[in-house]
Amino acid sequence: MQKLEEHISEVSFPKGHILLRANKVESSIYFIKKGIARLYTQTPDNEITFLFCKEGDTLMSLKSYVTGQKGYEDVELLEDCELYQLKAEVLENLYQSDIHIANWGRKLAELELVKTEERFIARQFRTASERYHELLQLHPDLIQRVQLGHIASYLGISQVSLSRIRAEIR
Amino acid sequence: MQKLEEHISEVSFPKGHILLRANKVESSIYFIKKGIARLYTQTPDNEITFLFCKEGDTLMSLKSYVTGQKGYEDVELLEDCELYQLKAEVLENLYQSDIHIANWGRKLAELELVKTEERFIARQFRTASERYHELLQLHPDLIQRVQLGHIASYLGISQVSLSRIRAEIR
DNA sequence: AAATAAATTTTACAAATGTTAAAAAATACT
DNA sequence: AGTATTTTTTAACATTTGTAAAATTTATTT
Repeated sequence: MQKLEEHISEVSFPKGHILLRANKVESSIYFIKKGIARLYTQTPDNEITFLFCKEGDTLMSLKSYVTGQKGYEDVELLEDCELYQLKAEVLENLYQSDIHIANWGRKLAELELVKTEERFIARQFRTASERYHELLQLHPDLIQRVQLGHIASYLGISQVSLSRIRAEIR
Repeated sequence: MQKLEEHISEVSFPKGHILLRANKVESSIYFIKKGIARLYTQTPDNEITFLFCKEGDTLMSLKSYVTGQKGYEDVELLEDCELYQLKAEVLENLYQSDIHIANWGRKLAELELVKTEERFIARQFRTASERYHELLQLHPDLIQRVQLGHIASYLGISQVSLSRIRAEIR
């Protein structure tokens, strides 16, 4: 960890800033100290928000980081953000020279993988309503901090559907 | 690779064999030499197939492998299978002692992660029909080798819906 | 080959979700 | 405070997908 910290710098960006761009090879990964961001892909007729990252999360263009190819997502900061920045190139060198860091990076990827697979499965056998209520349980702050259009996209439903779901209870 | 091979053994199981069990800590990971398997989770009213693994793929209970906790999936072999087996415990030791293997394991997880995320996003902005035709393009053999009930589950739709989609073209 | 079982398709209807447009509410700006 | 802008909700209708049951096809067994 100490060895990693030597190569990490701290950066800040205002709300609305586009941190990462689709179709670009991104050269850094970030750890969020403060703030929240959304990752989304552009499609012909709209945009799909597929992930939110907040305090404690790792933020990167996954495909870019893993394959060195162009990523498919834009990243927009939804609040003023304070981030820890680590250059991908530096990290790659550390992986090759330090076995502890290599295993840290492995664990990082593995844990993300479990999270993503679990979310994928949940999508397959929960109704939209169940997914909304689960999100409400696990990340109640998200619904406060992020506008509902993005939440709806994240849940894979239209904003109208989300409104209906929210109206059910009251 | 050579160092890995020393610890790998070859095993065979017949069609229908349940290779991995949900709610069990699984002690091995497998690489498929020949055959095909489906990973699925049991739910109160049915089962959800969320992944197929075939020749060249890595097969494991992901959560078990990563966290050492109970997994959530059963794995059924859909054909007679020949597998390479590697004990998780042995692998873990190799990770700690050999930086090349640690980075190989990291790459393994990272590439799976990109695949899973891309599939997750595709699920979010493609219609069921598009997903079926994409599967047909990318893995035409799957539709031949796996019964359609499982394919439907994998695509996240009912078997009736899948039948409708297949009927459209003809 | 006939009988049985399993898998797939079809049908009819119900429920969920999407689309478009408008209204209402909340937020930001001057 | 008042106006403009953005976000959220509501309404009406169209489309998609699901469920259950029957019909058909395919595979398996005797």
